[in-house]
Amino acid sequence: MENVFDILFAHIQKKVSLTVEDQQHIMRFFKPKKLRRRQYALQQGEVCTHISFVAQGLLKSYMLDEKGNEHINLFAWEGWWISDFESFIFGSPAKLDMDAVEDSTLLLLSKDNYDRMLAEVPLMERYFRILYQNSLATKDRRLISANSHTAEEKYALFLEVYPVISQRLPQHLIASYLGLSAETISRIKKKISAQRP
Amino acid sequence: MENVFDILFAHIQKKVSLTVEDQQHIMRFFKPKKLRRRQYALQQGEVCTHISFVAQGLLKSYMLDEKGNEHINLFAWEGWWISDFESFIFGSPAKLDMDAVEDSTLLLLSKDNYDRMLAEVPLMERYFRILYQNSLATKDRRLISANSHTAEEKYALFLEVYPVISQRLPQHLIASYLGLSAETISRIKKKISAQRP
DNA sequence: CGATGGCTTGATGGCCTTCAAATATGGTGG
DNA sequence: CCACCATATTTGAAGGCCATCAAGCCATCG
Repeated sequence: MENVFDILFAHIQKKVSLTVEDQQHIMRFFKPKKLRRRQYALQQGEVCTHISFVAQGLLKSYMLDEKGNEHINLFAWEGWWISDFESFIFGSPAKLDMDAVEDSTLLLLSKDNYDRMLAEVPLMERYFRILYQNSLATKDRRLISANSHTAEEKYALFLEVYPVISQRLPQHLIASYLGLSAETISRIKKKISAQRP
Repeated sequence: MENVFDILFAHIQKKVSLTVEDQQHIMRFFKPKKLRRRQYALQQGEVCTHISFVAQGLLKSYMLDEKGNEHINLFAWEGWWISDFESFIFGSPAKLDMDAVEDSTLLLLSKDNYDRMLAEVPLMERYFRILYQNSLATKDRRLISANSHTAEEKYALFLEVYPVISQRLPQHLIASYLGLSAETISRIKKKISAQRP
């Protein structure tokens, strides 16, 4: 089995160059954790005490509305981070639930360790600045898509942007992510496959 | 007239504590610019060469679809930053347009100066990390709202979250921001005012 | 196997868009 | 400062997209 930290550093090195000393320093702030499929990583109402790097597997974060419908906020797979930011930063009760779509391995970073790491390793401050900066650009695009595209356009765009991950997700989760009903995705698929026999 | 930099530093100080030396250092990276109402700050296809701090006034960034409809991505008023991130970071052609809703005063920060400032003033790296982090939490909420709320809920939420700014915006811009037609907002307003005579 | 969860298909209806036209508002130039 | 004209808002009518409800099928897995 590959060392989970190899996966972490491989992703960090894409944005900043860490020395071996930095890496050894940083490792101490993380705590590995395994999650089985369907297991919660966070439940609404709890405080989100850490952000999680996904070394392996796939998780989702979502909001339950008053009718019990799931509205997916984010999928996180290898190389992505996941948390309820608002709760993590401000210590407020989480509005989101998070759970594992597949068996997963996480690296947990507590708020204390996050703050300490950023203070002690300036390159990590930079890493997160760049990470967040890029995430903002992504979310901008998603927001515009949510507000301006039809169901069919949204689904096609999702498949185009996330061709690999879409294969690991059941359709009803993609539907929830796009703000559509599972039935609508089913009908769109049928329509598309009819167009190209 | 108040110094535009006073406004900038007042906002930065909410997140990090700058020394007077830092402030004098930082000032040199910015260039003030005034925009009249309706004037473009950026046009689609150009490269977004700088991010802008809004010292005074109000701007919007938006995307034009193939039918010429405006889909507003962001409003930026005193204390906010505005740019086409993707274009700014990667030097790609901007997908967004930006223009002034009111006469405005900006502080421009070019890509070179941005990079240099972040390298030379670690506290600014921290400032932007925190700024982006908070923006992500905001966008998360907006995305969930876009995908799960009715038109009426979205409008009510907007008024609740941005009571002051909503007064400075024509309704059709709020509609565009929420992914709704101007007519829908008009009808919602009528309905609400009928409920409380 | 039985049961559970996911996918499909049909029928119905509601929310919101679109189109159109009338009215109100407000910025701008004379 | 006023008159004008472009722009914003309102209102009505028609229709389409997509959700909801319901039922049946299919695959997986304990």
